[in-house]
Amino acid sequence: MNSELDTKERILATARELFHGRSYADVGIKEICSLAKVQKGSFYHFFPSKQDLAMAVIDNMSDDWANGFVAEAFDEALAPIERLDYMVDAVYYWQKAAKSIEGRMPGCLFGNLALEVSTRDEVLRARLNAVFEKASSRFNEALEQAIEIGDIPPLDTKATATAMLAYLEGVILLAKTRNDPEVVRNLGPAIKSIRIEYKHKN
Amino acid sequence: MNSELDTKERILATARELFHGRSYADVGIKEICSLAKVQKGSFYHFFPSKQDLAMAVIDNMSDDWANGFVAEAFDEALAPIERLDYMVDAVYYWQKAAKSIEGRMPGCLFGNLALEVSTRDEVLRARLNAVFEKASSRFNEALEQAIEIGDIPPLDTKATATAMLAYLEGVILLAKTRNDPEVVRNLGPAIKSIRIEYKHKN
DNA sequence: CCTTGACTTGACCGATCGGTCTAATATACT
DNA sequence: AGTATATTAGACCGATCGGTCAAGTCAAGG
Repeated sequence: MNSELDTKERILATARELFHGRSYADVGIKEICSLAKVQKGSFYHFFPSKQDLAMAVIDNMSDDWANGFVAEAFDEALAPIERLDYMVDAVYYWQKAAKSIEGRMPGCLFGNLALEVSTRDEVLRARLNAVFEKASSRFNEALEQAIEIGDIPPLDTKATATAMLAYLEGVILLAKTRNDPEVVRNLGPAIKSIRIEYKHKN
Repeated sequence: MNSELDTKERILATARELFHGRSYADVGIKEICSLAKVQKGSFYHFFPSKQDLAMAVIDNMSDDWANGFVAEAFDEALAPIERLDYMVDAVYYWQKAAKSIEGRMPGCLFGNLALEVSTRDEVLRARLNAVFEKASSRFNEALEQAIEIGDIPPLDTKATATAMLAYLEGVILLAKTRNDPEVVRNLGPAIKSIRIEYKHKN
């Protein structure tokens, strides 16, 4: 009864962990199954293909993310600008914790997957793009509010929000490549310095 | 005689193209060989392993890059700040051209590889990290000069340089995920707004 | 002319890939 | 109880993976 959920969710959790810690291509169905203690047949009962699994993993992580520390970071109780710092902090502590467990900085699951699969798999690419757009909109809200209360001068909130997300992803990329979460802490706060003005003409 | 160079270089060029356009894991030796019109045995005569090939591809691309438009962008003849815009422009036109040929935005080979392999392959990770550090130092020089001539107020050039590189990589990541080079053009110029001040205390 | 060593050829290797299939089993409804 | 359905088990599939290897081709040097 709930064994269905158990099995499916065990597959999902295992796949998420492995995809995040290594990569999509590098993790096989077999490995996922054996770690999740599930047989191949059961796997393909719940997920028609590896691509479907990836999709589910993206959605699952995206939900957890949105309801987890992103919800905390972008809590309306916090001053808009503080939310940016909170977000950076959250990324830092998360990556640091992950590294201390696994030995390596896993980076951002979405960023990792995006660069790995988006030239090959339109469906996954579109999904990942949607995740980024959703994330960007959180930054956008914060920026709009910051302007409203006069914390920062007006600017192109949409573009700046996307730029901030890009910066965060870039910082994580570099940190992962250096395998050093401190990069996030050192560079992260500069996210607040990014500004894109409204275009006058055009 | 020069057939050796021919063969090796043909392998290198083909591998570079395929790795860039797709991914490391997704491209097999067999495919590289058949596109490069080389036999498996010849391949392994020149490259002991796929990892060695990846290494060579990274070095090769890094050289071309450093001597190509990066050299142009960071030309001392240009005003330091203009170099940043030049760099962004170069990335934009490159990605746009690549997309119009292949249909998809390949992104940055180094960024792609970094996220794909750096949790799995220490050697490649270190090499990619070195490439990033070299790139970062070009930004650093430009910033130092910009400060020297009074174009911008003093700041932590090392940190800011790394942050700018991170931003550029992040912008490319997002653009690739959206499969739209225009993202580079829209967000890219904001690289100039990034600032990291010197730490007063520790 | 003969040897040497770089280079090429392509068959071959075991392992693993994503995915299929049939049969068994557990569960739920009538 | 009987039947339908959901789930599991695990053998099996062809294809492909990175890599090996023995046999040869070929040009340069003695």
